[in-house]
Amino acid sequence: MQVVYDLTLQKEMSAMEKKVVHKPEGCSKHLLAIRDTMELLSGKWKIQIIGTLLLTEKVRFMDLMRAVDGIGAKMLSKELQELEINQLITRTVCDTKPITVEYEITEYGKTLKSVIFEMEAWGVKHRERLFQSVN
Amino acid sequence: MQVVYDLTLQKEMSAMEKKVVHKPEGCSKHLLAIRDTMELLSGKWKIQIIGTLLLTEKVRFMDLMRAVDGIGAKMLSKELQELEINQLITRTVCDTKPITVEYEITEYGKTLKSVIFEMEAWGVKHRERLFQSVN
DNA sequence: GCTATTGATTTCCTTTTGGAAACCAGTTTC
DNA sequence: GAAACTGGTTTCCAAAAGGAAATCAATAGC
Repeated sequence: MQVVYDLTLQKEMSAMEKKVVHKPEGCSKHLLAIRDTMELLSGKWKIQIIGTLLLTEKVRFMDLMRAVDGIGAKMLSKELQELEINQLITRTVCDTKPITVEYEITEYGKTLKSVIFEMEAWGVKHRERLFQSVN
Repeated sequence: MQVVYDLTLQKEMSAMEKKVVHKPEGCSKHLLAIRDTMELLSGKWKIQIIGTLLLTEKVRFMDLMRAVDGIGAKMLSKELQELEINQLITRTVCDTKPITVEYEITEYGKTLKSVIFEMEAWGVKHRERLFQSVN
């Protein structure tokens, strides 16, 4: 039971601890990298799209719509553009009538596997844990 | 150069490929686990809070406010509640005057390190890659 | 008595995200 | 010519996320 009566002292202690709580400069660089990855994968659809593309070689727009349950054309189109900008997928217009467009994951895109796998492994354990603590 | 003129045929081909594009039942379980992890870490602040807590043993509310740059009381309070519910942190009210509250990461919370590390490693490489492709 | 500290909660507002439906262009089938 | 398929874009709207400021309760300092 530790009691602090002196506000001035407490203020100083807090100030001292701030050096420990810290926010070193290198930290923001790490945070930036993490933020990059999070932003790339965040949103309702990106991981599902990447997942589908990881499991299938080439997928057309309409087939992606059918595979990714519930997504609309607007979202799919927007998300695919973002993934392409980030060089995770390629977009190829095929000379068919009517035209078809094939989306394919890049070798680089496949490097996301490790991140997604880590998230999946943790998620599985987390689910188990929460179920246990309820029962 | 592959040209498809027959819409009926194309429809059937697309239907056949759907089996390949697939969405097997086991898939949704994986997606669920990934989604759990994503939701836990998503939002503007959670990773920063966890990061701070990973680097410092016990941190008080106000010190967290100062450490996590730009966060407001409402957000901090809300995020901490969520992290506590998920057993990633503990909350201890100290018998000081005025009262102070200490937040601490749990052993379980530390298991998130591997996920966050994977995301950071990928983010760093991604940043390098995008810079290269610009220059 | 006024102000400051602690750790919040509440209210009100803006921004971001996401979705449904309409539309478009080119082409083919009927 | 009407309808359907391709891959989109645009518009309009609802829901979610996030932020600034006010408030609160308890206590201490001046």
